[in-house]
Amino acid sequence: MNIEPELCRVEDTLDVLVGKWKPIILLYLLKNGTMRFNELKKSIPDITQKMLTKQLRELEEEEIINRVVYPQVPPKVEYSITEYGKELEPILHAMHEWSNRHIQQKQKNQMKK
Amino acid sequence: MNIEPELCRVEDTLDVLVGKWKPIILLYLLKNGTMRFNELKKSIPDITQKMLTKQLRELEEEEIINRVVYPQVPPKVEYSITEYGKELEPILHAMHEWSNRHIQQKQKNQMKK
DNA sequence: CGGCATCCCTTTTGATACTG
DNA sequence: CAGTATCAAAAGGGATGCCG
Repeated sequence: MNIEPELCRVEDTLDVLVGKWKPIILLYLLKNGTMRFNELKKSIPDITQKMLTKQLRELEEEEIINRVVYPQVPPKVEYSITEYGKELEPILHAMHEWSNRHIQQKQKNQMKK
Repeated sequence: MNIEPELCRVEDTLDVLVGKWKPIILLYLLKNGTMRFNELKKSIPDITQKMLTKQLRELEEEEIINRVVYPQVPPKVEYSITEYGKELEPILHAMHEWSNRHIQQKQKNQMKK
């Protein structure tokens, strides 16, 4: 079965996943369940605070993740994946596997040259 | 089973798929088989010539599509998906379906408000 | 601790004109 | 027909400082 290109929603999913850091954020949350802001920050050393905040807000907006603020000092904010966001997991998996094949394929073709 | 976030290759697949026009180009080629440059251009009215050229070059570089030039006047260039690129189809499908659920989910949540 | 605001630079994309 | 080339606009992303 084909997707009619005119009716394609692939781009909408890409919009959700794209943002340079979103997949890795989601993978961490899928793996660890609930994580605090700084846990994520430490897990992804190269991300800036600004970017982490921004990506989390966008994921929250799309209802892929939950954001829970504990009104205390010092502040505590926990992030977790929504039930609905978990449905992205097979897609992330498929992309991961495809990419592993992709790497091998490219290496083969390198050797031909 | 989890993907270890540190070893994640999802981003590499996204690199291949992302480019604002790549999914729709791939869907057209999956649907129609072989297409000429101008066929693609007409099918995707909003894309500029420059962008179409660029995206096609990038897909070719990743060996997702074939580019065949017929040395004649006027020129004729045909594009098609490689066997290997076809393996992306299930992923495109899964994203399409997820996105349809995504839309419905958001509409539900709109009504609550 | 978990942000937001500001400034600045780089990359991406678009419009337009030209060519083998 | 299938592109390049050039210029301009917009988006993306990093560094730093301040705040409740």
